[in-house]
Amino acid sequence: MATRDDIAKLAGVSSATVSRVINHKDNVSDELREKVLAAVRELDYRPNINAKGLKTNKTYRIAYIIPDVTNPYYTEIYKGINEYAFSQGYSTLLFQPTAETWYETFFNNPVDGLILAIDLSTPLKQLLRTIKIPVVHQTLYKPDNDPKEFKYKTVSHDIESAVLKIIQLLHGAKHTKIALITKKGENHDMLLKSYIKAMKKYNLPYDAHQIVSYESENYNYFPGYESMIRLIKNRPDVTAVIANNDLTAIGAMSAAAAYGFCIPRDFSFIGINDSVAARYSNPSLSCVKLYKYQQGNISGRMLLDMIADKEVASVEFETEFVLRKSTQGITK
Amino acid sequence: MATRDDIAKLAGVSSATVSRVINHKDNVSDELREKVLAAVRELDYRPNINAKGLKTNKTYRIAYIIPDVTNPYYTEIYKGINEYAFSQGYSTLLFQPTAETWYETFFNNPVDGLILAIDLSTPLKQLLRTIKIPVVHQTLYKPDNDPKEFKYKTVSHDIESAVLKIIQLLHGAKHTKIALITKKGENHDMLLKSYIKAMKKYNLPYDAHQIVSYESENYNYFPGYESMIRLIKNRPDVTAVIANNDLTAIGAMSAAAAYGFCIPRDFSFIGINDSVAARYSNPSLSCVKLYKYQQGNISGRMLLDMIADKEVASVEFETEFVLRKSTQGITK
DNA sequence: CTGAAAGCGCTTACAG
DNA sequence: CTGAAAGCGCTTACAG
Repeated sequence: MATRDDIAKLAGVSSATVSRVINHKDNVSDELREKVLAAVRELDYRPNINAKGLKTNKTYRIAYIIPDVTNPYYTEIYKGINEYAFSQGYSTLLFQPTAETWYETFFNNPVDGLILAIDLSTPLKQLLRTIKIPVVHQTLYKPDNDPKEFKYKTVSHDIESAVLKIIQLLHGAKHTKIALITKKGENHDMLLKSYIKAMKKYNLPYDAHQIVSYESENYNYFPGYESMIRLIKNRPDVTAVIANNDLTAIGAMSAAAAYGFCIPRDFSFIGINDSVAARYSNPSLSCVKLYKYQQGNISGRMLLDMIADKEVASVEFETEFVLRKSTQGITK
Repeated sequence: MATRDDIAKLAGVSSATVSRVINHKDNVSDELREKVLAAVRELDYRPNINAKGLKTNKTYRIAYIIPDVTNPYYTEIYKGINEYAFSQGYSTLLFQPTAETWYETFFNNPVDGLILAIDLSTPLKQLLRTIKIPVVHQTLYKPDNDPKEFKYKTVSHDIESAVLKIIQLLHGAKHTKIALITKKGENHDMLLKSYIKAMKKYNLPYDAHQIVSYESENYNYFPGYESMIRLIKNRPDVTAVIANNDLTAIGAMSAAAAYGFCIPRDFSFIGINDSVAARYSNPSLSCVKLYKYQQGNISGRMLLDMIADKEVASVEFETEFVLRKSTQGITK
């Protein structure tokens, strides 16, 4: 591979000038710039990113930290992040760290900033306090208080309004026994709160069996399947099920079908996310649409602005209800 | 962040000795080794990967090039790659390049080797001829001839035997009109060939309408949905459908259901891959199981061995048929 | 607008 | 077994 010195020699300039041209500094005469660019083309020169990073103390990489690479929810967001980051000369690494590999991964792959789709755990906070790189946090909900020790902004969806809308629609369609399937954890306790708030608002009764909380590493079909079985055992009289995730809802539908129930006659299902899978499930799944690509794109933009020390504000997306075939009585 | 010099000073040794300890060279006395390790612990020292890469001309990164990050097929393989690579101090980048971004992505993110899940196109070959980094190619099929200009090995699945098995099973279950949905392209022409070979072997008739080839950037639900509609229009008498991919099969089932058909009474479906989605579709999907995690893990091992100049041989995996509810008459 | 020079944090022959 | 020193390919104040 050609180095910067080869270019300098071929173009008959100093290597400093080559650097200036490569990095689009404006203080270079047109004549020299042309010579340099010609040499770059001729030798198909590409800067050595290790050398550049060593000097500038930047990595030109950001990381997207997710709980499950095989869940398309995150990889759709990743597309949005990567597209923006790429346009700015940044690469986006995708990590699914476990508790044990987290530190190792992080230090083997230094990055200039982090986009998190996982909870901000205590050890993680500790780490970030030391490292001090900016963080964009993708949550379902706007958290109450932001950490102050490092740059931190959030990108969330307005799930509270979404849940209110769902329960309003179900209520309007004469559903009164509405269940919730959700994952345990900080982020999802908020979903539970929104559910309770909305149920109360419409004077709908709910008890502990109506709320199925699962513990799982990821948000996939299986916990939905298992949760639905629990629900069928405990509360077969329920008529509508809200799931914290599309795949979880599809898993739940799969359990209902396996137990001989007919959807949506016996149970209506509503998912949160609107992934491609929702369109092709049988029956197709009604859901709250989250703007994944957009969320990713804006997260990338925010993080790169934070890295560049620009002022950045947290963002909350509105959601939309998408009516398909898994719900009985809702006509929208 | 602490540098190597800080460690050397604290441990009272030269920086060369620190390097030797960090890189597990054996020619260091236990006494100095202990001192260095203590200093490393005390300062929470992490080597600067840019400096290391600059010196060794390595990046300690490999890339996995896939056509669609949102397809869990590839991300399951990715897990297998990443786990092995990580254990060896390597990171795995995930790229979904388009024709326009391919070069840019590649040069902004130099890597020590490539695992390809895309066709080996002419411009890509050109690039690899210049760069000369080793390549592990994940194909459905063992290709006839390997490129010679760079290190190249393949990891494939024995799809020919798999298709033969499927058609034998369908034939045994009295299916005679068997259709194939597949993507256009080098890799998939081989699937077509296997289909034809097997159909001939069992003396089963087939015509052009029975073979639906779609053109698409990815392997997802949608092309399956559309292909099935074409099939229903042209050959409603078909009783079994083989799809080149699970999600494509689920998309096809979704179309059949939308047109009022009952599965598997009217159509039997068989997918290739056995992703998680296959277990939770309605009905659950019978399919050929591909060993994704294992394929990834071995690909990673092969690539790292090739990078280390060890001898490496191409690998072909056997497949397995998984019986679920989408097929009529097969009892296995 | 341009160049000579120092230095980023490592590794590795070389000498002892 | 250990250290001094050169050098990987860049960037960037500094001087002119």
